[in-house]
Amino acid sequence: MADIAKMAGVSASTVSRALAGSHLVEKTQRDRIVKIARDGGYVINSTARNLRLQRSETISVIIPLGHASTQPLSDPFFVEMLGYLAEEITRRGYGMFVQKISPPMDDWMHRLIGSHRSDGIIVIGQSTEHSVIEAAAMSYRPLVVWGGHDREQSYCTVGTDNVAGARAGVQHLIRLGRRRIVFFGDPKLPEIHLRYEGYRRALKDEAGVGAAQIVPTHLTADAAYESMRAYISGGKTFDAVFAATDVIAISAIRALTGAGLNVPADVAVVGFDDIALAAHTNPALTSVRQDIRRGAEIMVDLLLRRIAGEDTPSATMAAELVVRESCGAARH
Amino acid sequence: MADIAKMAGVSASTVSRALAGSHLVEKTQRDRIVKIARDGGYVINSTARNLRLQRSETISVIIPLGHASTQPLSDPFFVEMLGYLAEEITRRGYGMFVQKISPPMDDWMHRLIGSHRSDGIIVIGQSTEHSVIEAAAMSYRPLVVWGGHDREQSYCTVGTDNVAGARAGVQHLIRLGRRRIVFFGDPKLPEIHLRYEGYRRALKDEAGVGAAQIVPTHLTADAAYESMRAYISGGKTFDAVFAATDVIAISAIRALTGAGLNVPADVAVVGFDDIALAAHTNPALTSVRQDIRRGAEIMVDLLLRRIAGEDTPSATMAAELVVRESCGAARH
DNA sequence: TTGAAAGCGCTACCAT
DNA sequence: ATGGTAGCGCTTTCAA
Repeated sequence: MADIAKMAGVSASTVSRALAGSHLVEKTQRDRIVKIARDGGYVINSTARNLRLQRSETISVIIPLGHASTQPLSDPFFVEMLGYLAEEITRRGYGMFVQKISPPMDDWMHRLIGSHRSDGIIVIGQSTEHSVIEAAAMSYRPLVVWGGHDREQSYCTVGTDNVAGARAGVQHLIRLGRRRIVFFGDPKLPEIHLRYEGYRRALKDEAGVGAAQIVPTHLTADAAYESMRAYISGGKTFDAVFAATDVIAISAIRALTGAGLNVPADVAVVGFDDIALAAHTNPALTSVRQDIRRGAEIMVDLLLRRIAGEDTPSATMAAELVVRESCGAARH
Repeated sequence: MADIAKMAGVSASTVSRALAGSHLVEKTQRDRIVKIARDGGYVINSTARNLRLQRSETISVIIPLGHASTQPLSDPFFVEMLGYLAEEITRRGYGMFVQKISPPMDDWMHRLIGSHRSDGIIVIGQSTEHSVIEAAAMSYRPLVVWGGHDREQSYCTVGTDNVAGARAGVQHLIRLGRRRIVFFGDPKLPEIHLRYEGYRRALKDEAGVGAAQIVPTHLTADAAYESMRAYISGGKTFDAVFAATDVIAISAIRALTGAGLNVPADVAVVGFDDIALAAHTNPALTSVRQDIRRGAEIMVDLLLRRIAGEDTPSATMAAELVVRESCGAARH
């Protein structure tokens, strides 16, 4: 900047003002300086600028993997979310700083905040970190979390109505004539827990449906595949699966097909998330849709408002059941 | 830091040294200061540190989407790569700064470099930006690009041997008895161009195989699906598809199945990438595997060496054909 | 309308 | 082994 000042025959102060478009600098003068800077290939040093301004124009996106630490960002859901966040954060003029957290390690939030690397934090999924997040939120305002909402928690979440979504999915199976519906998923994670709750309610709503059956399984494709294989070998009778995520659903279908069962004729399957690939599997997957793009937009919007000092409430989006082939047609 | 200095009764210089683990500070003294800092919840301000040190401990990961600007990071390949990069960059103690670039816009590289936000740049896929990258690489060293390699280009690339990989995939189809093999993909992108080249060579190697047929299609699932539908409607006869990416392959299978054709009985399909979902589709997809995790590791390693001043050559990894169900068994 | 000067929080030089 | 001081590149008072 000192160079540009010299070239333009003015002080650094004036260059700074001109580049910032300040009206304190006369228009012709301003344009002249901007042109010199551009021609000289000058780009403002954001580190220095940020130090002076006490901000970073960067948003941290944190992915806690307490539930699957060895598996690197495997879930297409996370990764789709990451893509939409990159999109929206860039659009709003910020940079995105991505970091994966593999607990146990309880000071990650404190270190991240203290480092001043970012102006705000988005956490994708509570994983096993609910209490760490809760503690941080007491004193750190610019924080938005994707995940399940619960009245106990005081931090700002954005997410889908998991209970209603799961309930709608299971109700659909029941209406199609399915009676023994198994839930696949790990209820230790807050969101999955809520989906399980929706599943239970749907079963309770209807008479003549078998009792709730849960198969706890991790969220990775391999783990879900093995869970389903083991379940089939167990010899239990069932005619439908409600999977806590699409990754689980897709793996379950593969295991079912591999065992000689037909989907949906023998076993109907419904997933959750409606990831991009759900429409492209064979049979195409019926799934409870979460609007990830919208979720990303809302999170970024809320976070920027929090950065600006506003105190925003949590947001819950409606879930929508997308019916495809994997749940079959009605039968009686 | 001034606070910590006061609390410890030493100067800021000494605190700085103690926190850096300098042996200029006596061990007991050092430990004492570190403890005070930790107890006081002190975290070093990375912006100030970086300004002083003239570095950022951050790596920029750029995703140019010149070929599909409206589609936000749709390709599972990109997104898997992003995950592995996040993993590896974090492991090496750096932060990852992600930015999506939607050309046309030819100064993105210059602005990114000039802003000093990162110590080095990884570009995932050349997209349509080959010349921009080439130009930047002349003066900016810490730059590594995922993509196709070509003797014309002087920048450092990491990628798979696309020609050999595609060739192996097509040879496999031919050996299984397929004779009319269609290539689906957009050869404008450097990597896809090389895969097409491998396809052509495989056809040339063997007698009695139909001429090369290419259907240019974008890399998105929807575009590929439509391309295949249109191709089927065109009434051409063919018994195999070599898809430039798994996304194209999976969409093609869906379109084929939807048109009443059996995969692999009527049409065999081979993809490229071996994304996580390839093993989980139905039928499971035969694909030319790129070791994305390894690629991410190599890119980060090369980039860090370049940041350290070393001049590293490009790296090409071997491709491996992973045979599953979608290509069928031998027939004569 | 412009410039001089201070200072963001840190590290490293040069003293002692 | 430790402290004082300068300075990284910028923005913003304050004074003119």
